[in-house]
Amino acid sequence: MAEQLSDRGKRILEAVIEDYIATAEPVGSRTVTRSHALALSPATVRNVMSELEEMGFLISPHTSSGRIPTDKAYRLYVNSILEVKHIARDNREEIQRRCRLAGKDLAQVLQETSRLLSSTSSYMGVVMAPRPAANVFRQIEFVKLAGRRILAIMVSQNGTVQNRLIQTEEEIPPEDLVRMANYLNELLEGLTIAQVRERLLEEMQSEKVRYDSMMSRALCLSEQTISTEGPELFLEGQANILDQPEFADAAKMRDVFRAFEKKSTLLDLLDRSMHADGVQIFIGSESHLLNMEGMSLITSTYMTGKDTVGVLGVIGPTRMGYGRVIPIVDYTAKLISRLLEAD
Amino acid sequence: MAEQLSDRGKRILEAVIEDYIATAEPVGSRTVTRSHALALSPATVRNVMSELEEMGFLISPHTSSGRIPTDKAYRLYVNSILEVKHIARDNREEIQRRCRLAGKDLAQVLQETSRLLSSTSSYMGVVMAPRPAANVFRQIEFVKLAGRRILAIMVSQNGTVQNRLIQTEEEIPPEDLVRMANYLNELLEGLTIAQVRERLLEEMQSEKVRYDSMMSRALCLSEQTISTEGPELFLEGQANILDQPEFADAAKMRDVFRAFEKKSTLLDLLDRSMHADGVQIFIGSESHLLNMEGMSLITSTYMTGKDTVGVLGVIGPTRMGYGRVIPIVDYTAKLISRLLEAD
DNA sequence: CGTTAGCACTCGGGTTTTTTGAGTGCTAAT
DNA sequence: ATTAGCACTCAAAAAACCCGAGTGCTAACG
Repeated sequence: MAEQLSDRGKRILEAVIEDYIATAEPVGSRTVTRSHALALSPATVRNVMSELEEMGFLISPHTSSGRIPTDKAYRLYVNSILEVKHIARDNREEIQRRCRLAGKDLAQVLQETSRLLSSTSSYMGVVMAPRPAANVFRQIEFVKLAGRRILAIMVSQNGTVQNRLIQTEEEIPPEDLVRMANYLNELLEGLTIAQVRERLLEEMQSEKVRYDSMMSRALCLSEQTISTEGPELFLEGQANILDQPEFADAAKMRDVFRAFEKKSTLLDLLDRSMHADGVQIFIGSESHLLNMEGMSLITSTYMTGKDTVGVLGVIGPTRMGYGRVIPIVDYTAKLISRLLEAD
Repeated sequence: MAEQLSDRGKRILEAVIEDYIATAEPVGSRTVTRSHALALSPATVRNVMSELEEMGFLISPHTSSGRIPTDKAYRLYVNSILEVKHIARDNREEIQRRCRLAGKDLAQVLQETSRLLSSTSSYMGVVMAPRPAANVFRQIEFVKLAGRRILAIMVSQNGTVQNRLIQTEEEIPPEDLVRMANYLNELLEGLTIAQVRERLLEEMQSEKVRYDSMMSRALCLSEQTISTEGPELFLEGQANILDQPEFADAAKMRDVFRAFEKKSTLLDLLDRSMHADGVQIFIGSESHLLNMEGMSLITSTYMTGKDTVGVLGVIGPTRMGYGRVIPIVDYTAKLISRLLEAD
């Protein structure tokens, strides 16, 4: 019962998994013997598969049909059976080619990266942008537009730009805007956005500001500028998973799309995977954060310079070509890191 | 044969359309007599419906079943039968509520608007952002980041911000960046982006610049900043249409998603509808631009001040609650216009 | 003992057949 | 002009049926 997994068991499990990945059909003993050149008869394979089922690696959808791998099987597979291939040459080339045409702003780059992940993997690409709160303040600027509207622009060290349209009560002369910006730039230099927020609050309390209407107005404006929102998420290629046979059923399709519509749960998951460097793999409902039965997530962190700032990855069916996708995610993360690296 | 559509015919057609909109099922003569209090027997209705079929307003999927409206019928319906209701109170309230929490940047506002359209209509929301080329240049700015990277930020009159990360060959001292920005701001003041591009080219040819390396570098940088891309498109709530029974079939679903994946055709269509003010309605394959069999598009233009700058709308099945959706689109467009209005 | 051939059995999925009922067109009566 | 009546149609749902891949088990075999 609590038997150890034999070497032969492993090989057969591998065969089942790979067949299932390829066909999305429950795989039977005969198929295994045919496709993978094991010198074994179907009967023997049946016995082994039966054991594997007892151990919880396989289940059969119903009595008389082949078996399909469980999440536990996939876990074992990616951990100790699968050897990760080197990235396929044409994948590598495409990634390089598409990364080259950068020169856009950060958001565009990340979105493009997400598309890239999606199209090279043929699943869904996902990129979590650097979380604003960790950015380091670089500069703030106010641009006067028509009427009483001004545009506040805040730039971070890493090139992120946040901007806000602000409708002011009364008109503010341009000189004042400049002075306000100078004041704030000095005040906030080198702080992270999180710290900026604190500092603003402190400053608003302080005596000397209390009675300087311009300063207090400046603080007020800048506070409005700072985003309180979580990091952005770029999710591309949703249509790709429509081709997966497991979602052929319309109801399942709907569920999947609904699930990804509110991105918060996914964000949680990605956020969590930021704390461990390198490639990580979430299989099926292991991470019961998302109701991802039948879905897996492969992520890798990316960085600017030395700091891990974000996560990117691929979401696909549990039945996914891990050997092919893992290197893609890995490589893309490294390339993005290189791209963002200050040199 | 080329009979005129009688008044009674109209009423019955209306009944059929409205029933079909409500149920998505072919509607038969009996249903019509029951749901809409016409003092007519099924047999009479049958006769009329038969005429309507001859005139091309109805077709029956097969001999022995109810009839469904053709695109021609919908066209007639929206043109001369339907009286557009006033916007539903709760819709209006939701729209107002959600527009209030603005203060984001333009892109965010528009995206939120698209979501809003989607959720109030329960179809898909679409918003085409102002086309960059028509914007009026306001200000350019260079922010030096770590290393040789600089961030170029261009602001338009209407509050649009474009920014680019630029990797320079050699380090540029901050003073130079400021001078470059000043030079450009003077040079480009008040021009549209399209004009800006021309001006930049002219200027690059001009004698006095040719030998001033700083100026030419400035021109070079600013050229990189200007987006050559078309206007952005915000398409939200795709999952909504999954609930529509006509897309219950997985293959159709896929087609729809595929169709919307490349947004260019949709952009064309929206662009076209920008040239006519007010609410416009595209039914089914009338606009054979998009392969929108079974889909309709309701748009309205929105403006900043006096200039029409963009289009927003709702995409749904042809079988859509026009009476309900048209006011939503209309009202939203007006509200956005008000929001963007310089006052 | 591990492996394999043989065999009875299961059961989901595809195919065909049947049934059902909403809906039609036509005709005759009002 | 309208309507009741009626025979007819036909898609969709239900039922009946078949098929075969796959299983578990047992017994034979090296």
